[in-house]
Amino acid sequence: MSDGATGSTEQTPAYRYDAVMAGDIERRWQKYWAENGSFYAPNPVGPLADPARSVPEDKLFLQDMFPYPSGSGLHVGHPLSYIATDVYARYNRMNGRNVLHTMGFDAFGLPAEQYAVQTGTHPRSTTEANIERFLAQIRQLGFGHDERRRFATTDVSYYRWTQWIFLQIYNAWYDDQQQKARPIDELIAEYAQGTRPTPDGRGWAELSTVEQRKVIDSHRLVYQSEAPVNWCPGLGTVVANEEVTPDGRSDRGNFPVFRKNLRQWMMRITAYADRLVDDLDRLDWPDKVKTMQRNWIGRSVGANVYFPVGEHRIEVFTTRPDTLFGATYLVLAPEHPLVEQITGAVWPANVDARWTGGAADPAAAVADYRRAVSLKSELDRQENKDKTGVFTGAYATNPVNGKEIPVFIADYVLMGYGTGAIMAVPGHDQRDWDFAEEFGLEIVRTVQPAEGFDGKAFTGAGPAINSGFLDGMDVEEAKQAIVDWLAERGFGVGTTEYKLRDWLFARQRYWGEPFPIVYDEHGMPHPLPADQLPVELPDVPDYAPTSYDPDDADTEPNPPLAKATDWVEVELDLGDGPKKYRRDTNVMPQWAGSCWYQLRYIDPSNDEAFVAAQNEQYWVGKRPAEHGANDPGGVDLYIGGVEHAVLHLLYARFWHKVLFDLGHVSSEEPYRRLVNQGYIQAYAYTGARGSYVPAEDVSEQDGKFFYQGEQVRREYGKMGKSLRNVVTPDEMCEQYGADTFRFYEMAMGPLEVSRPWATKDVVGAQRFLQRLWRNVVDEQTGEPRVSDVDPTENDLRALHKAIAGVREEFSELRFNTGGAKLIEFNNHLTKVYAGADATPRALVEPLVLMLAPQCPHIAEELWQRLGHTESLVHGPFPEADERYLVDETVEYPIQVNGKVRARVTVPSEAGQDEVRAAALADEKIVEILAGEQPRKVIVVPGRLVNVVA
RNA sequence: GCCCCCGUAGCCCAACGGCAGAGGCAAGCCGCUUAAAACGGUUCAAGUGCCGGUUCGAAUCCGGUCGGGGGCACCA
Repeated sequence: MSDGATGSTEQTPAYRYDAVMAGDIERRWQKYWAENGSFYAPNPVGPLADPARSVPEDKLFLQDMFPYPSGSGLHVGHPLSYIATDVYARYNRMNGRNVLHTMGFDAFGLPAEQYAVQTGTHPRSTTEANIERFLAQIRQLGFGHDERRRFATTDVSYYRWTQWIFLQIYNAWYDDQQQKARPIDELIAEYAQGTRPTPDGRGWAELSTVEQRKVIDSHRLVYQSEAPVNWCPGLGTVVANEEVTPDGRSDRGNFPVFRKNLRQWMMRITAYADRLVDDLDRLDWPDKVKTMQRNWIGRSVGANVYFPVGEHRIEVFTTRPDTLFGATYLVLAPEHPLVEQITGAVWPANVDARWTGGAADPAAAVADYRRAVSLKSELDRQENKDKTGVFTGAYATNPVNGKEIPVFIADYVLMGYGTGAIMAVPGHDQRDWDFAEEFGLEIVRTVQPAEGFDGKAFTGAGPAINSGFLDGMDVEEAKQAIVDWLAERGFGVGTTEYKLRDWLFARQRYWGEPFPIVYDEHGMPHPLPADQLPVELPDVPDYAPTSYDPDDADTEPNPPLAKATDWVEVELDLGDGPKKYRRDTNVMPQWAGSCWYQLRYIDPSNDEAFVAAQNEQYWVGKRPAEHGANDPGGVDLYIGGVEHAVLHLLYARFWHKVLFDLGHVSSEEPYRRLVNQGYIQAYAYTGARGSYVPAEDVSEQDGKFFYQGEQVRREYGKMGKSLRNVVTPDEMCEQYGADTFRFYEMAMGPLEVSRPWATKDVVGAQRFLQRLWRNVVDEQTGEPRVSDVDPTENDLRALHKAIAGVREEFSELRFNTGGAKLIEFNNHLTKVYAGADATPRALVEPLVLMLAPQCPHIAEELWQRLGHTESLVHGPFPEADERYLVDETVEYPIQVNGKVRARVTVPSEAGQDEVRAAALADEKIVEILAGEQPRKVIVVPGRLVNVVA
């Protein structure tokens, strides 16, 4: 055994900083911090306020993405971002800011439930055990979390408020005029007063109670609809669009998903589509994430155009109304409701044989085609982009020029987007071009392609041609002109379409938040009043929804809660006396709990409100003075993986905006700044039969890899049990100590970048801490080896350069380069003072303080050994003295034509002319110039001189 | 197919358009040691994936290309 992985032996000094001593120090300081509440961040008001003093104005709220407490425990990749946030938190805390940092658990969800199904263990027991295990793992890493603010989404005291927020959303409607959500009572009042007409024009009072309810319910932000949803028999539940992968499987579990018409709870996120897109501009988020959200919402501006077909009218959506003159046919989605009505009885004379699908008449062709399409899987449709379709036998009239154009059905047009019908402009849309080529349809260009364009469909900009009154206009002009023209004549209207669909909110599972909804004898839903919350999850005999063959689409959801009949049947007084009701047996999706947890961190034990207004304003309120006039507020820094770019972050923004509209929060966005951390990946090795071998036992020789003498193949990817390449933080703490592990993880590279794990490199971090320790403490006696000797000028320069550098790097989250500057300064101390009796205290103390964010335990220990009685959790963090940052002389490299040929040293206050003169006087330069006058001399102050000969 | 990110010593990574190296690992050598480990010192090592452009000057900016990673994908 070696590598510093073992404890002291008889030869090693008694006070060497090794893994055993590190462990001892770490446990001691973790205990100290816990007992002293070192990381408690005071609130302005409420149970977590400090009555003795007011809160500092300067605050920082930072947050890690909600962990799911998995049963398999953490590997070294998981804590990467937790360490980064902790370093940043500690750095800011030492600078005197009030720092809120904690971590709770997103603990509802499938794994605990599936485990329960297999073993009969209650999901709550599994969840609690997993949380304990998770806490044990992260606590040994010494994070400065405010322990008072921890909670799990499964706590009744938490999900009570999740249900409360659900009711706020349920009891609200979106006012398109005001562009905001308003309480449903205000809508009822508008109807009752007659300021808003009822759908069928009758007076409000003429409607029955049930009719009134139906009108109101149709406006709510939470509503039930009978619509095609994603039914996943393998999970026994429906899932949201966002949870379906491109190949038509479930995000969780990878089971087939089928479109099926079911009555389900939806949330009207589409009402917020514009604000969700527009407000991205107000956020300090990675462009990548913003782009993903924009694409997901998929706003496109265009027009609906009406094409007469006999007595019918086909409405198409297009983003290119300017190309209307080039529309040479229409295409309907095969499922389009107008298809039956327009399909002709017989083929027109001389119909193109390619158009008929070989059928005797249009009805047969349509029926055959629809059958063929319904048999295609999502995957088939995606992999096979050959254009197929059939002619309906009908012709539509192009309103702009009166031309009769054929109407097709084809599966490249989707029922779920726009109007389910398109005008095909093959000249300017590649899909239409492909179809037109396949079926021999006319192609008309209406935009002059760019010079030298030799492609097929031209999608670029250019002047309109073949377009009557539009000719000569550019694309934007033409769009505007044609939309006006259509609108004046009633042939169309400008519109905006979105890819975003409403959020399917119900799951037929057990381990989730129950809905605070009951049904009366008419089957009408009633929201519970807030004072009847929480609705607690009942115990059930069986946690599983009725399970099905994953491939059997002809099945129906049957939630586990339906089996809890004592719970489902309930007598309540909802204002008109005690009556019998049935509870809703759905549960909320796992995303519900993570939609608002940032707000609960602020005020976790508040029983009166989900968060107190003053606390919300303090921690996440808008701060235009700091962040600009357009600041939407939100958590100051949110770090997590990019995998949540759409789902979680979109839902959380949606909820937050509803809460803002209803006046419950002052901030408009949950997360002001977002950073995505990279992943720690790992090598895995496969043997001859393709099975994985334990990565830790593989050795390298000449670029080849061997396991037990046999050559193995290396792959790079995730860390995971099945790949047999897991390294855990527990092992690292045991072999090196938490501080070494923390330092190494930060040193590996920039936070945002993924990189491979290399256990063999960890020792570098340990050696650094050992050297540092040795510069402060005598390894033989354990006594501090510092002196009150004044540092030299040279020492002070090194020190203050380090301070300035570390401050800059830490405030930009560059902990890799920040750590390197600490090493650099420590190397300086080692070089100068390792041979001496002691190191000047004036150099050692700032170093210990600067080490504290990354390696807090050893820093506290050294700080105490240096004679301090106060913990350094609250600083101070050293300040650089400008005096020592400027050198007295500067060495300038002298380039001739960009190549370094000589160097001169001049006083740092020398002006450009002096530097220039010194450069030209250098004998090597004189030699090179050989009497010629240089054409140009560039002096970059403080950098270099370039002589252009 | 479209979009985004990344290619720098054997490896992980630094470098406001200005001397390619801050830091760590590995390798070599020296010291300490009976010896080894540990420790300390020291050395070696790439011209920045490739081609072209802009510039006095390019790892950095621009265009193209190759390789790796990620996202979207018949969304009209």
